[in-house]
Amino acid sequence: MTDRADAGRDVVVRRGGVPEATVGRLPLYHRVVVDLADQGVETVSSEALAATAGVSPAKLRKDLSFLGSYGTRGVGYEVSVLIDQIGAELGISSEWPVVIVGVGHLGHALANYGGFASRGFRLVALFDDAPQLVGTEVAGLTVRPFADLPAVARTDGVLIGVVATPAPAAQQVADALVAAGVNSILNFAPVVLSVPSSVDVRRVDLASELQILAFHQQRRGNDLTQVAR
Amino acid sequence: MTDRADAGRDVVVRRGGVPEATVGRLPLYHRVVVDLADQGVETVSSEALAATAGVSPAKLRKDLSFLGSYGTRGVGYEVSVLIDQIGAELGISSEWPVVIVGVGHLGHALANYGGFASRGFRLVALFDDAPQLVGTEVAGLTVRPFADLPAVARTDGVLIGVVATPAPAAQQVADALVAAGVNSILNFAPVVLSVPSSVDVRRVDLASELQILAFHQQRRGNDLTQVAR
DNA sequence: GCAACTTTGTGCACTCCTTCACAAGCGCTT
DNA sequence: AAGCGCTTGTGAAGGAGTGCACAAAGTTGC
Ligand SMILES: NC(=O)c1ccc[n+]([C@@H]2O[C@H](COP(=O)([O-])OP(=O)(O)OC[C@H]3O[C@@H](n4cnc5c(N)ncnc54)[C@H](O)[C@@H]3O)[C@@H](O)[C@H]2O)c1
Ligand SMILES: NC(=O)c1ccc[n+]([C@@H]2O[C@H](COP(=O)([O-])OP(=O)(O)OC[C@H]3O[C@@H](n4cnc5c(N)ncnc54)[C@H](O)[C@@H]3O)[C@@H](O)[C@H]2O)c1
Repeated sequence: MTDRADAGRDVVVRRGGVPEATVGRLPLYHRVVVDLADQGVETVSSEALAATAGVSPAKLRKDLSFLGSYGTRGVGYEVSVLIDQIGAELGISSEWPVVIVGVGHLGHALANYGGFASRGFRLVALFDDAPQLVGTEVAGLTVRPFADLPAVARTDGVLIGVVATPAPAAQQVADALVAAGVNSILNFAPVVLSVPSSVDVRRVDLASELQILAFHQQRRGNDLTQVAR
Repeated sequence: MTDRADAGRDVVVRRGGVPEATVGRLPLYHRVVVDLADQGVETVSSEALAATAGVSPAKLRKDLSFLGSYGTRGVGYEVSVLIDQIGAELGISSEWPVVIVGVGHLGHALANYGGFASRGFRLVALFDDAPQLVGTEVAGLTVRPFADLPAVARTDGVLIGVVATPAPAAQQVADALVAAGVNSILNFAPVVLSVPSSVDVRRVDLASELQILAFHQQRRGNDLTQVAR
């Protein structure tokens, strides 16, 4: 009767609008299906896939449904299709040029990590300020002075940068990255970077991760009564 | 095949219970207030503290209220009190013994990272299987064969372990850690570890972080074309 | 000692995420 | 060709987390 009153203002159809929580799991799903493909698996059910990825089947199905996923009822998902769909959503089809600033212990490890190349990223330059490092070769790349950043960023169209410098230098490095056109930053320094709202920063704080583990560990220890099921 | 990873049904007991989202921010708050103390700041308002930590003032106040933290209305929070309260909640008062398994690129970086010691963690041993690594000294510790794990874990009461081995070895390393009494694991290998429900695993996946950045980057790029609403 | 001012602590509403449950759809078998 | 068993896709319910607004509570100034 009153169907006119609240009629469709409810647009906001999320065309390409994948929930943030889902986005956070897509890389995991992608890796799992790639592994399955390597093992020769061609089809997989949401239940099996969810178990491998460590999530619930319902969550997995809902996540995939946001991609407009094409599973087959009664059968499951075709692994190759999932790889393509998730890969396209994550932009793995293209190759993102990436730079690392700070080639210390962590920067070395990152530069030598092979896992990036296989997931759609190409390391185009390493930057450091230490004179004894500049000019040396790390992971097949010559370490360049940080002042070269703008030129490299422009030439290669770098949009993603990794900050692996000590905390005191991180902010000014971030400023320079932003000035050079980088608007996605992965920050390993334990500081909160202040950047324009158009720039996306993700922080990886290893000490925090350990502290969260310690918190749960402590609570478990204090809780003398074990949580019996 | 037959073992089903039974998802944790344990209901989060709210007795002294801090919400998980809050727990995830406590390490950040702790670092910020320690920095403030180093700068000689003695009191701080929720607004200033929130700005420094990059969260909203309301969220910060609610988070702190879960610790039963006592701020002073009209004034703010006493920095030294916050350090103690958050530190106690996170278990920083005690010193958690930690071991690292896998002393490759990443393991080296972690072992040399000074940030752990200052946050309540003590690195007690490094393990690796490579004969050329065992016996060498890294970050002031001698790398030991992985077989020594049970003895060390028992002697030092190790409850937290870090997995920094290649993916194929991670599961068996995790199994050994669990067998040795470790029930908190920080996993850097890009695999989902299967462990008993009593064991807490946190995964740090650097490639995933980059992919999430790439996703947003890509969507931003695509949005330039349309969405003129 | 009182009033004005400042900032906390929190109830409430809202949004986002997860879980549940089941109808719809597909292939296989008979 | 039709039924049967299996699995997806998704509304709806439930729960967790966030933002808002304001009363309560303390401090400062006069
Ligand atoms: N090593 C780890 O496992 C680890 C763990 C967690 C966090 N972190 C953080 O990651 C960051 C790097 O850690 P690390 O162990 O590699 O430190 P590091 O000291 O070994 O390396 C830092 C590098 O950054 C370079 N650098 C300094 N200022 C610079 C500037 N303005 N421009 C360019 N380069 C500059 C230095 O020359 C050095 O090579 C630190 O902020 C640290 O807190 C490291
Ligand atoms: N390097 C990075 O920046 C980076 C980034 C993201 C993820 N990762 C992941 O972290 C892990 C380690 O990376 P890495 O670059 O240090 O690799 P790496 O090959 O340099 O080091 C791995 C080390 O583990 C040791 N090891 C192998 N099997 C073992 C076993 N069964 N017991 C004990 N030790 C064993 C090896 O001897 C080697 O020293 C990998 O899973 C990698 O995918 C690394």
